[in-house]
Amino acid sequence: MAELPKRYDPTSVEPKWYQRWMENRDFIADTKSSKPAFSIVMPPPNVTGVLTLGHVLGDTIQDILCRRARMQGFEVLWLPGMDHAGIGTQTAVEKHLRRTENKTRHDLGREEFLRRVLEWQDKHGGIIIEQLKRLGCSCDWSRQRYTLDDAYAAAVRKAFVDLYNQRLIYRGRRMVNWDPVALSAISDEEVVSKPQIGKLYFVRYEIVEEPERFLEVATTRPETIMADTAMAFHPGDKRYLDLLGKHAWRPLAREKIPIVADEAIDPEFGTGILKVTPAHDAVDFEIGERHNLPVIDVLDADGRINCPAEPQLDLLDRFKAREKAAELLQGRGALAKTEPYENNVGFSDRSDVPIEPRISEQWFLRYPKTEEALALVRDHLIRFFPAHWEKVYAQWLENIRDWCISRQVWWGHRVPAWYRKSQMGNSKSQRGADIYVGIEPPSDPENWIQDQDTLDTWFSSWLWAYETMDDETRKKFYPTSVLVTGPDIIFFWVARMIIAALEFDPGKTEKIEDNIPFHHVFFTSIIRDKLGRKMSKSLGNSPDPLDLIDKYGADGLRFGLMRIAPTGQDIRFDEKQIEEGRNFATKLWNVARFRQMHGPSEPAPAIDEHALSIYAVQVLARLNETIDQIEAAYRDYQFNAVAQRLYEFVWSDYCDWFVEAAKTEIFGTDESRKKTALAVMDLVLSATLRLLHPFMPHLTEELWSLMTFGKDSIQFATPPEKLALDGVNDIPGNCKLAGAIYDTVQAGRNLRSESKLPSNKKMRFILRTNDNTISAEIPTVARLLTAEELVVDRGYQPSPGTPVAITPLGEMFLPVAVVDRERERERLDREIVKVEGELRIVEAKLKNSSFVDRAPAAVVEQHRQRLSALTAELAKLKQAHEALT
RNA sequence: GCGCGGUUAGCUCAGUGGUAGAGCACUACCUUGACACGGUAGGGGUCAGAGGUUCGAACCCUCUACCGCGCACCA
Repeated sequence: MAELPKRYDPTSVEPKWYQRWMENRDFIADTKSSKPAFSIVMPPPNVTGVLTLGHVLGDTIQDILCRRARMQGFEVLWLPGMDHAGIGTQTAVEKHLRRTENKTRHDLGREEFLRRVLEWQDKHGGIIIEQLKRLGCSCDWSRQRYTLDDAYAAAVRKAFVDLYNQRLIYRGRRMVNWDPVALSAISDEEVVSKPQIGKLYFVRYEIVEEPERFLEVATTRPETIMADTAMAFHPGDKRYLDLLGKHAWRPLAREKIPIVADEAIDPEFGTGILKVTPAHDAVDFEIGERHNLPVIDVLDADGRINCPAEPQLDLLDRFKAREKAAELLQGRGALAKTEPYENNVGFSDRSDVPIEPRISEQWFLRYPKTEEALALVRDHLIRFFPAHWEKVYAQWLENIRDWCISRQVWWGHRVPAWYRKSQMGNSKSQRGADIYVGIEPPSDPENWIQDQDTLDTWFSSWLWAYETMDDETRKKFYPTSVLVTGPDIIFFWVARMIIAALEFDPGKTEKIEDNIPFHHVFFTSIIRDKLGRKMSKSLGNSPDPLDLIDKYGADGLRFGLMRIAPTGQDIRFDEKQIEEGRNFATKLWNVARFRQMHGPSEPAPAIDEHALSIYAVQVLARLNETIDQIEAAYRDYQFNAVAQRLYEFVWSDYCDWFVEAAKTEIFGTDESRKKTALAVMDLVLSATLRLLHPFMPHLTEELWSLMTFGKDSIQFATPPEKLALDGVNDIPGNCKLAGAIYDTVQAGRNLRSESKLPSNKKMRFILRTNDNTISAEIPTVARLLTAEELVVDRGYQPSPGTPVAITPLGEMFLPVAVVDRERERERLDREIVKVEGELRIVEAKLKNSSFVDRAPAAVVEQHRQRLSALTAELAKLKQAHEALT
């Protein structure tokens, strides 16, 4: 048998296995299968996106869940796909167009522009799919979907038409969040507020009826003064009561405007006077409606001033206009003062510019089934992990507002509404003969013009949980088992998917539990950099996962990331942690390599339980515990705990202790003992590989194959079960002895190290003990100590100054090191102080009658045992100390 | 303003009432028949602060401080 190389080489192994899995169609879900179903729909990445660490995290988690389910005997569907990402993709193409041809989309026209987007998509699209394959994702690629697939697009239109017919979707002229860069309306959820340092301008408005009397108004937006159509104060504000019904002179685009009283004004803020600008502020718009104020719009769609009445401001950008307006006011004596001011400004999530409240004609959805959606999560028909997101979800639903679903972009699902040509421009009449809303275009298209707008991308992705499945697939795999996604899209996507499922009833029966989109939602962490900042392209702090895969292997990346991904908290990413993942892969590789050097493995190792060494019993007991702990961690989606436990088990329990101890037998002459030791190695290795497979699919598959643990792929091997170990009498006794030996070994090693002796020098140790049960273990203890010899001598009398350690098995001496009495005395002093300290604490506790009476008996007993052990240890230490003087 | 997280070793983080833990980093020794991407040993913590509950608190309760996030307000 060829010896394995010293290091695992993921670059050749990983692609090899992925290709084989694909050839074997291992990831393809069978709707005819009699196995129970397990399904996940992948949150679709943007079609032209590339893999980020966020994807690596989410998709690794999904892969882990799917691979584990496959091993557990489920028929697994992991359904992948991509999102057309309306505004996002369009913006990218527009940017490219401006850079390369210095053109806007309007220069090209809708048809040509869309052709360019498709070109762009052909060139840059789907890269992420190949990258997911490098990560090892076990998706059913035969079912890959795209939000612009014909069938999917038809489903989106159908959803629109259904909701329209129920009058849940309506068209209206309303105040929306306007993105002046994307030139589109956006939803409330796409607005993020950021604190901005600006100025508060105090502007004087002269009272028309009382010349020389002025009203002072505090505003952050002097550039919208031309759109003021009233002044307002709180009806209870006595300072201004006498002005009610009078008028003020608007200082820019000079005009008389009425003074009104409205409850919406906070008398505490500024001067207690508000300038009412219905066209450019949501609150002002409402005030305007209450007082029948005219609406004057002085801003163009791109954020420039449109006000010929003030030529110096006309056509200026809104921010330049702000300064200019202040100048003009100053010149007209209308600016009382300015103060520095910090306030929150709504920014477009997409363009990162301040949004403009703007009145425009848009399509809106009045959310259906919000009560039901709330109840579903509250009553745990859908469970969130971590559960605290339930509150965030509830808060949103309780304050839900209509969703602006139309976008003034070209790339996306076009609104399936047509207007009769003769009626164009008459937007007041929404229903009836002049508008047609349907899944297919009207039968006489020449007489109609389709709505220019497209739908919010999320209006298509909210159907993702089931419109990605054909009927047969849906019958077997819907509702999905779990959704894995980031908490940042809990409103955008998770909540809306729940609402869509409730509204459209995609399930096989009417029952609500057959219609929910998923049973569980696991919210992943958000990955930040070492300094706690969000990963972003502009900061350049986002490592390319492909580079990490090249450097550390996909398995190293996966394992390293999973081990540090806590539930419910952000992750601080550090490449060191990925390096640890890679190192762990090497460790596992090498222990397998060691095993392989001693002959072929047993696929199904038969062990004679009566012949097991205490070390074997101990490691098998630890394996049992590990299986339990992992099971519990999976139940709560604690992937980091699973990874950490496996790491400790492999590295510490198995490699550092069991394998090292078993070398006595492996290198020994007793063939039967050797065979047993190797069989235990195989047993544990085989179990470990299966436990690790979901995290490190390639490496475990490679080792599974090299070690010939199974004829078939490890993917479908059953998970290891706990061993009963019925043939072992006194399992705890075995474990205890093994533990005592390990403690003794550590004490002996410490003695050597404290005595400043090189760690590789073969030493002679002497153990003074009355215990006869360990005589068989002497060679192993000696090996673990790197001792030349370990002598058991019950009557040993050390020469003064011989270093001694008190161990669970007796006193360990290191005679060679009799060098310096003074130093040994100091060392013993330190030990004595330590033991005395602990002894005092335990003693005090046991003297406390409250403790003895009220603490559980087992705890008290534990303390008693500890007390006697400490007392004995202290006596021996003192004895050794006296011998020195 | 309302709500949700967090504060434990230099760093990243585990730790649901019974002697404070891991990895990295650090120090010392070691290429000893799997592994230097390794082995062995070691140093390093008033568990943010204050009060309370309890025989006993990192852990449960209350308050405070600081950090992060969401929602609302934002003239």
